[in-house]
Amino acid sequence: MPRKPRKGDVAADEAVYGAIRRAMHMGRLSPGTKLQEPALARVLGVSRERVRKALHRLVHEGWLTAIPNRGTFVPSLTVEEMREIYDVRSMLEGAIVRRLSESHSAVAARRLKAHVAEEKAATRRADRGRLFELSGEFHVLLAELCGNDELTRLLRGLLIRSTMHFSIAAPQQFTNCAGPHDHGDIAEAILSGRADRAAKLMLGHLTGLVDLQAGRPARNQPVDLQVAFRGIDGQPAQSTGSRRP
Amino acid sequence: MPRKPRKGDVAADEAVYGAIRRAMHMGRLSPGTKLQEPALARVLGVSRERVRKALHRLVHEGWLTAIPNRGTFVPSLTVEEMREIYDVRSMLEGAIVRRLSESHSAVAARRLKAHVAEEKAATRRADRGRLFELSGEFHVLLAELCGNDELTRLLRGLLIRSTMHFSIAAPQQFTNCAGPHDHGDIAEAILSGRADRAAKLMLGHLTGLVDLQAGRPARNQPVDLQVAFRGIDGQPAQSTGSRRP
DNA sequence: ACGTCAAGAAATGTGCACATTCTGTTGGAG
DNA sequence: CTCCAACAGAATGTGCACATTTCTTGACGT
Repeated sequence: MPRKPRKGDVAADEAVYGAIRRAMHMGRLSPGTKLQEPALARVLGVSRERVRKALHRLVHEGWLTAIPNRGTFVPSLTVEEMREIYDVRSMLEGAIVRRLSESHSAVAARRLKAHVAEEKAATRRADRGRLFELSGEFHVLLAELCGNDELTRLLRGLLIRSTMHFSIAAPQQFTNCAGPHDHGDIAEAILSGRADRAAKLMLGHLTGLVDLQAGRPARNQPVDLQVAFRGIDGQPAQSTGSRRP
Repeated sequence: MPRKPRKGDVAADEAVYGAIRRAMHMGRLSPGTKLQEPALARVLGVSRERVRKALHRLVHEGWLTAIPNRGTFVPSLTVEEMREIYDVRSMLEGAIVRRLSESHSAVAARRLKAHVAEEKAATRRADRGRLFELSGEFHVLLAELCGNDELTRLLRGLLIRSTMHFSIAAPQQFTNCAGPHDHGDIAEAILSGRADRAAKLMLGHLTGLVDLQAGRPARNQPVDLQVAFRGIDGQPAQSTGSRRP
């Protein structure tokens, strides 16, 4: 028996939420898959109400779509929706790199350099998993360096949805961003204070990502939940910000 | 034959959700107010589980803050958080007006002109309630004219949080935006294709709104839920006489 | 043979009762 | 008189059982 849900365990909610999120992130769930509550509860070893709550949360966050009295399904993202997400990202991240180019602290410069160095190291090691994470965190890092929590939270949500399309459409390909060269060039432009160049590079970077995925249609194939969640267990995911009044 | 209204109506969820949201929008709920589930259920005339679901949704959307085993509370927005929200809006809306200035359809131009005209009409009629709505919708309209649903949805969320601060801090003052002149000027700049001027006007407009609210601290005063939700109901309230022990 | 309808089964939605936790109060000791 | 601690009351969190709806399977009629 792996583990029994104990009293007042708030981590259990996060575990279920994270398990589903991770399964989607790993491309185990094809678009159109119906996530049945009893089956999930049996596979994950928790009560149905807990699965229910996690499903509702995921639906509200946009990861899943719910049809009343029918169930919750893995959405099939269209290319158009993906283009819109990247379009919004272009607006935000264009403004972000401009602002950072115009003014940034010494700490910000150091963190940016460190991140690029880490990406290069991961590239040399051919550690695609780590590179996948770092590539996404690069964009979040830029938002963080602006010192705006709201901005960071918003961009993280957009990034998640971007990677969701990656995961659903092309789970095998682990290249989150086109290449670390882009990130290095963008960072260099920021650090040297060339705002226009940084913004232009960022826009090109994002449009490149769109083109990379554009011709990659998602295929709908039935999925067995038993195997989809094999090896995915209760590792608690990152907790979303719950602020005190 | 039209299906008769069953009790398992999904509209009930929306009613509870909308009632709380409306109460906040009308400034009935002071920051720090605890929203007790049994009290809300009794006032709104629904079951506690329904209130619970609505509260969870509102917490996740950022309207309320929840503390485990303690309850859900109306957040007290700091000036800093408000600045951050308006900062993100500046990034997005600056890009929006630039894009619209560079290219927009004839239909877009017509809708924009019609909206400005309607705002002016509301100003002449001194219809502050209608003007409050129109002022917010102006910013959403600009996002819609870009033809990006994701952008519209995101900006609408930011706008809601902006007006939430307005409602909480200064419920009496019904001036959502500084004045219709700003909107008219921005629209004119967009329609004449002057991107830099439009962006500059929008940035000034938003910073003006921040300064308007900056010196307006929110006051924490206890609130009776019974009177806070008076007249706010999803379904028409039944006679106040019948009540169970 | 095909379309239609009906009955059974399974899944979703909802209310209820109970366990756990927190808060406000009261009593007693220092 | 003040502070600490135990207790009572209420509120939150959770599992369970039932009602409602939908999907599936099978049979019947045209």
